[in-house]
Amino acid sequence: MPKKVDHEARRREISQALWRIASTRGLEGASLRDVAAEAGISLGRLQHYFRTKDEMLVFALRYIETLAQDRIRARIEALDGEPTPRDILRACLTGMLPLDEQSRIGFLVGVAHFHRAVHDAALRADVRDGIPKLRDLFADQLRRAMERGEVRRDRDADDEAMVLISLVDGLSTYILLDVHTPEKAVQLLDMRLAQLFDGVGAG
Amino acid sequence: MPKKVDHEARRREISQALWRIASTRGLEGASLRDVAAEAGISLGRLQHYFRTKDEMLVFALRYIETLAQDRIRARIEALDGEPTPRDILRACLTGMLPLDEQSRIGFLVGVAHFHRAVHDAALRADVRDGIPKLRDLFADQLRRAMERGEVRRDRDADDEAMVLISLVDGLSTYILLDVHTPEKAVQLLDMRLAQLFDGVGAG
DNA sequence: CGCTACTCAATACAAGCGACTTGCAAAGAA
DNA sequence: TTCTTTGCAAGTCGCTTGTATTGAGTAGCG
Repeated sequence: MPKKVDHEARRREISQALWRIASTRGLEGASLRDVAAEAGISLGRLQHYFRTKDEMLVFALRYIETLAQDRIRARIEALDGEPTPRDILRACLTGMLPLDEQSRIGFLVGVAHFHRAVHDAALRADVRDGIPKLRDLFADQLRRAMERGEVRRDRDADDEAMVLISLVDGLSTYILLDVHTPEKAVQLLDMRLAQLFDGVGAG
Repeated sequence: MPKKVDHEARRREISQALWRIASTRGLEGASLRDVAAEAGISLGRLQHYFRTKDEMLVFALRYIETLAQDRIRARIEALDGEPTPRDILRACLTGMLPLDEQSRIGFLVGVAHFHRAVHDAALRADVRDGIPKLRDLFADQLRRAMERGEVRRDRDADDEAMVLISLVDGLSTYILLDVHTPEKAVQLLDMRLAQLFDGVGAG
């Protein structure tokens, strides 16, 4: 048998090179040669692990999605004691914001993916499945909070969850455009959460 | 003197061809030759009116921004009688959503612009000026509403305005990804407005 | 060793890109 | 008319792109 190489690990290394380029020059402007150079390998070797460019892009997207999910999951588990629904929601939502370099790149890759998905029904299907799942997760937390009397019971959990997701999306966009700082975005998110989580009061 | 041609009008025609391509295949994938073909003119003629591709893209963006502003202004003026702050806000915000083909394309062109602006400080400056201006406009309406007792006075007008803008941005994104319908987005926006505009109640 | 499977570099290639040059037609000005 | 300026088409340039191909190098097994 020949020398054994961890294909998956190689693909991850290449993906990381791709992200590094995407975070500075943009994802669209990343050619196979650029990525290979950034990864410090030859074009041929890159093509050995990704037969087409599309294959590389899709892999990189899935990989960064996985990392993002892990990051958020870690944030939740890092909450000490018995986290309240509000704690969990806040951890998830702030975890979705581009606060550090990795999540910044993650969001940019997501935007690039969005750009392709708008004109590609197959790619769009992924998003159509993913977002409602996320919304349901948030809605569950909101319903838990309602039972605990932390959120008014006449709220529509699904709708409020979707509003939160949309809000985070917009806040993220304006972080990347330097319209406001990451800290400001978190503050605005907290304001919204405070409005939601005040039982019978105003929101 | 040679025959007279309205340069501005020609540029607008070409811009419209660009949008038509952008709405189907995406803006990034629109080459000069594609745009020329879509506009029914030769490549040479297109280059006569736009010396570089960048010049064309910038013009097309500014043009569609102008149209969007006109559209929103018309919406406001179409409100009969003396429009309340809430009417005005709702007209602006729904005017920003990609509800018809034109505003859909407008949002897509905006996203493409965003994609370039993330990696270009000069382009980003435009956004950094534009959004706060919009936020101030909305904040003024919110303050008016506070004086009229329609919005709680302990709200932060600037922050609430920024949240509204971010929300619309996120809602727009998910319209284009078919996560929800335009109607659903409007409903979610109305829900948020109702929470804001209920005087001393909840929201 | 010899063999086979795997790794991967180098190069080639066709297609497409934006930018540029040339040339000519048309329309007032002289 | 002749001159000059503008409008525009056609062609071409150098370059980059994604992909395909070729062939050499290498590691482990029989």
